[in-house]
Amino acid sequence: MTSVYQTHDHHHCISEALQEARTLCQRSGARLTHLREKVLELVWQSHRPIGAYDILAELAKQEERVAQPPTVYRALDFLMEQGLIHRLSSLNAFIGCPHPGKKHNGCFLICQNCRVTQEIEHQAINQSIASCATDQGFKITDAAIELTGLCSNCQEAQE
Amino acid sequence: MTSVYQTHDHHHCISEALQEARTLCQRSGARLTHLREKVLELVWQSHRPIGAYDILAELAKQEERVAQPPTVYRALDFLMEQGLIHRLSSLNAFIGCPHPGKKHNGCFLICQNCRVTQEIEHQAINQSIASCATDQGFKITDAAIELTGLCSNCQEAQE
DNA sequence: CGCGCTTTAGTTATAATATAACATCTTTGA
DNA sequence: TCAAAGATGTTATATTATAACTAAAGCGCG
Ligand SMILES: [Zn+2]
Ligand SMILES: [Zn+2]
Ligand SMILES: [Zn+2]
Ligand SMILES: [Zn+2]
Repeated sequence: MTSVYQTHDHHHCISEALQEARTLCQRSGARLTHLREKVLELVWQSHRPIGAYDILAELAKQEERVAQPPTVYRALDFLMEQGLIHRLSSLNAFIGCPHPGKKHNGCFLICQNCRVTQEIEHQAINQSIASCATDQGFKITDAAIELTGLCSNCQEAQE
Repeated sequence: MTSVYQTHDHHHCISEALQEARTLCQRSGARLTHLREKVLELVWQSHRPIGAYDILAELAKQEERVAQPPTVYRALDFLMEQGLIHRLSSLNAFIGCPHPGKKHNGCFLICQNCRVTQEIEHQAINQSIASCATDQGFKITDAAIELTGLCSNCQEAQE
């Protein structure tokens, strides 16, 4: 089995993500400013989660003005509010959402070797979690499901 | 519906957790030193996750010597290795494991109002996650499932 | 346009969480 | 009793995140 992201045109991922972000923001009246779009682009520079300070470092390379942490965190907060990116709390890092625009609880498969991270929508997981919450009389507002391990690629490589 | 932890003898929880820790460590040859046991006791002071620096502050109150961060983090690392506590990455905090001694992927229900956190073993969740991983050819080594929301108690209180 | 209001970004400082590196003490077992 | 391993102490610093205030940009309205 090979990874979904082993061979693909990643420029396509980026441009699609940016285009969809523009569309969604226009629709909702949110202002996708230059800075915010730039940060989104940097988050999408790979399928690996990226830390706020890594984004800051990239911004320093690519932009005129040298940004400070609050600038980056505010852009990230905006992008999270718009559902364009997710924060992975087990890594203190951020990753682009491949299907923004609809509410969802992603389940993340994080490879500890290559760090490539895949967001999955899995019905059975969502259902079992919902029923677990119901059993306990618990009302979920946010679900963080972060699975760390080895992706299929990296398993093969280790054989 | 009322919370599991609404009315109970919490001294019993603490002493049971400490006793079980002693037994498990003796069995495995791990050294549950005074410091480590003290930190475990502090983690168990409630059913709410506690941060490393809160533990540090408690230690400062209760012990002769004033400990430094590495001291606390090392004790926490030990307790995690022994499976006696879990770290909740969405809170940067730690909580005692109610059923240590056997490998398990806990699922945590974290109340955002009262902060009481319950660890659940849920077969359907474990199964759906295992099948999700299988589908993707992903080999899980660690699963963090942290569900934030309102416990039954706090829902009642808000009505 | 020109003025005020709101939103966004810049700036400075600091909080909160976590670890590196090395020194010292304690336990253990030969 | 002594050497090795393990645990803790100590100092410094890395990493992640936010508070608080200032300045600039965008927007609506007369
Ligand atoms: Zn791609
Ligand atoms: Zn998503
Ligand atoms: Zn209790
Ligand atoms: Zn547990």
